[in-house]
Amino acid sequence: MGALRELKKRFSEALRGFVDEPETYLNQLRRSGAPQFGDYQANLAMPLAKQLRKSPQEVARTLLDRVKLDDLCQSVNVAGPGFINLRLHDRWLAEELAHAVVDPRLGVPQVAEPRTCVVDYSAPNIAKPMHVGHIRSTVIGDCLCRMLRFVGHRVISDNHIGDWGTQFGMLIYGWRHFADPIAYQRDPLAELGRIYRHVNQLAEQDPQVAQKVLEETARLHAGDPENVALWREFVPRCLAELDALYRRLGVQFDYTLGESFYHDRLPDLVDELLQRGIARESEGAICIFLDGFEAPMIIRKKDGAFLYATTDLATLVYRVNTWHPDCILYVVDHRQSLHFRQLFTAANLLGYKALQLEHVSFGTILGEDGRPFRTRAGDTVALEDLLEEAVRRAREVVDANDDAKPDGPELSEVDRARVAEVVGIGALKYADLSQNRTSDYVFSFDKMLAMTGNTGTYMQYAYARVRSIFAKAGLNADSLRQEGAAILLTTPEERALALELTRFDEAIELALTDWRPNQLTAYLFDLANKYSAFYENCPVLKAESPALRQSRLLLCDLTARTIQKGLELLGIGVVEKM
RNA sequence: GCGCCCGUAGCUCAAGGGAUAGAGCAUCGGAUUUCUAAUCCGACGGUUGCAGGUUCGAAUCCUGCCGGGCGCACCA
Repeated sequence: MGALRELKKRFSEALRGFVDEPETYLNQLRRSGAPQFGDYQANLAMPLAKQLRKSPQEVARTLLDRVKLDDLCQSVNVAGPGFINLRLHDRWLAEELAHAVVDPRLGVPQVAEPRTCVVDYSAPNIAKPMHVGHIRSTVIGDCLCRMLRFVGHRVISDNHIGDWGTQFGMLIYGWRHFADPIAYQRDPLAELGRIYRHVNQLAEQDPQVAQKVLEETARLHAGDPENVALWREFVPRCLAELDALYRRLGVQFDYTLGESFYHDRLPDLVDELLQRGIARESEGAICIFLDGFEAPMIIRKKDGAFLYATTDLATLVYRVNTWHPDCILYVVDHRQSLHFRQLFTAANLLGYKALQLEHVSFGTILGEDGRPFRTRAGDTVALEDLLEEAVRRAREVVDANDDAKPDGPELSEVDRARVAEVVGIGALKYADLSQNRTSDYVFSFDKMLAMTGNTGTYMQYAYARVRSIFAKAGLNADSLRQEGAAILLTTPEERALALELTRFDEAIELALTDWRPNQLTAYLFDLANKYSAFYENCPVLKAESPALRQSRLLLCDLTARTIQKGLELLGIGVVEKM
């Protein structure tokens, strides 16, 4: 069940009838700041001292009289201004791990009350190739879905693609003026991409072209048969390319309901908002005026066209009516925070007060120069090129490593390519997920694929190294688990590893409280480091006794499974050999 | 002008109001005939932008400055 969970339960019982609102103090239970203090610490005596008008030490001692810890903790003491330091029983740790050994969930419980969460992420404009700017939303959103599902929530992932905006006006305008039919036949997407870039550039320089593009867009929205036919021709091409990319990234969506899906609903929505008095006309536009905001949210332009905000409102209404979610997460970059604050305030006006709406925002990916990451020519970096480069560099790493093996190379050409794919894509994802979501970060291939430090490559290596023990000894992990051998914690390194293994649950919970995947990567890195110390100091196959060998093999197996599951929750694969 | 975010070791970044602010890289010094050295151990490195305040306790919360990023009525 996890020590922290158990401690919270015990302290919660002890606090009941002792203080008001005991639950508010439970987050004062946490992992120890420094190992010499113990495994966990309770910091609640200090804040409680105020409420009870007693000294923190006195409160701590009274509390310890009320809480039952003897079966769980080996030592308990009060230190400093009133910290309660707790050290777990080795026996308790060993029992905890014995459960995890036979548990496919590795001891991570399911939530008692599953919620329904809609996760809105990735959401590219499909008329142009996906670029580096899409990676964060895609990877973070996917990871949040995986974690939420794993702990037992009902998750609906929805890719709100941009398939109805000005970008299609550009394609249609460009198609009429600059299309190269032969090139289109040979490679539709390359040609569409060329057209898009060309028109985009023209429109920036020439207002008349920009105007024409808007007119084509308006005709499409008005249902002009030719424009609609072109749109129907282009969209499947664009989606096919997207799908290929998502497949490679290992990202799947339950729904892909783009802007076009909501188009028909917009007029009625605006009418309804007008009727309910939520929206009103101002300077020819239909607006929702929101308390605390200078500018209103415009939902219909004076020319009659609808906007991003209109579609987002319609999307929100649809999601509520269709899936009845408890919460909707929008994994979108931080520049749109104003838009989402407006959207959420408007949702409140619509009456969705119990619905939890979260803008899971994230920072910009920067180049080494501190400016948004671009190619040398100044263009945005295409996501596909980024993946290619990551895999190419991973291949170099894999080749060098395999060539350097003491007994000669072990991997075939096919193996090497497969490993490079998993390692390269994994490194890219890990590099993103290990950053604090809210800050900008500097992108670097070299750091990303580094063999040391908190990187995906290191984690995958750590996994492969554990698995190689089983391969070397010709052991089957499944049958090992069935044998039910005892876990023995005979050295500090074994104990430190064991403690870390029981914390998987905590790491996931922490990552989900503020939607921060880097809490999970930090945990996995800690785990890998604890394993390394164990690996250095504790012979496994040549352990002093058969019982110790069995125990250490179980620790290895749990480590491998935890890394594998942790990486899986990050959307990253593993390989048995690298 | 207004609003949001950010400022932590030479560099890239962590750190749920809690004890002595931690990692990796870089630099320097050690460990090995590998259960995969893509490793491990150690050293060096900090006035957490500045100044006040709240608190038993502040990198974290509040106020004001300085510096940077991003938004702000008809793009998405």
